[in-house]
Amino acid sequence: MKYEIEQNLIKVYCKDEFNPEHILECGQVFCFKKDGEVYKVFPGKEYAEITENENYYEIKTKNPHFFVKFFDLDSDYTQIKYNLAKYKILEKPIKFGYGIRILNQDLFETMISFIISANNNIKRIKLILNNIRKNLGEKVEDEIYSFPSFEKLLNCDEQFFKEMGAGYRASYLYKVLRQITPEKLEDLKKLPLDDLRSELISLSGIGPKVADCLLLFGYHKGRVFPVDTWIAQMYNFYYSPLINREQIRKNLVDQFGDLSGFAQQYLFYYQRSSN
DNA sequence: GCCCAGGCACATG
DNA sequence: CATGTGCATGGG
Repeated sequence: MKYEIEQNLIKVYCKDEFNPEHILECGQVFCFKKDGEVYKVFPGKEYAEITENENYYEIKTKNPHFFVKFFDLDSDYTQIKYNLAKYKILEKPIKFGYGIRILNQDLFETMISFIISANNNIKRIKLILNNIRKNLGEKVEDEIYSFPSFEKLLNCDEQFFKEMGAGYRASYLYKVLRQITPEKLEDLKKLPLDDLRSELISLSGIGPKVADCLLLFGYHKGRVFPVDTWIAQMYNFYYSPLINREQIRKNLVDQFGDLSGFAQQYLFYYQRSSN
């Protein structure tokens, strides 16, 4: 995709391949907020502001190279959408979410975030994560705090996560911090997909759905299809209804193959927005 | 008050 | 292996 890096700036020229609203609001990420016409994004300890100009979007940041990778700017989503165009069911979802890109997010932050996401809604997920940031993170900008380090989170007891609003997920968080480290999560990259997936599912608070989100949004694996309540709802409307989410997942991965993750994200965003 | 949200752990058949 | 149940919390 066409983009230019200047001093503290990335200019993104393909508005049909990069739309900050679609990218950020499609449910893959929680570390952002909209401030007027500006999207503020704060993964880890990084920070960027995105604004729209006539012919390009402008990503203002001290660390352009981080955000090139984060926003997956070197991938060709025109090609991906072309390859997905043969699926009739994706016609409207792709038209609707045309500017979606799958982010490259930090494994540890993504893991914690999606453990909190279980049986929860996006607004409250963001609230809980922001509570944790405010309490343990460092100030990045006005009202914006970094995601805390593994060590800081490891020092918290279960009660702390309850006070942050995590509810019954507090014990999952407490336990998973004692089962894995950020380094170990990186190390798992060398495993084949199926082994990696089972390793993740063996962790506290991580089941099939959360594992697939981490595989897609963190490990950037295309051959996964996270099935949540929205996807199940969609599936049971357009296909012959199934109760078992594992069966739904298998059928959808069989259909969309290595592009499953992309198809999933267009479908999820479209389904959630039209309800 | 009930139902639901990017489900999971655990018990039971 | 498959199915059922309890679970914190805030919003509609």
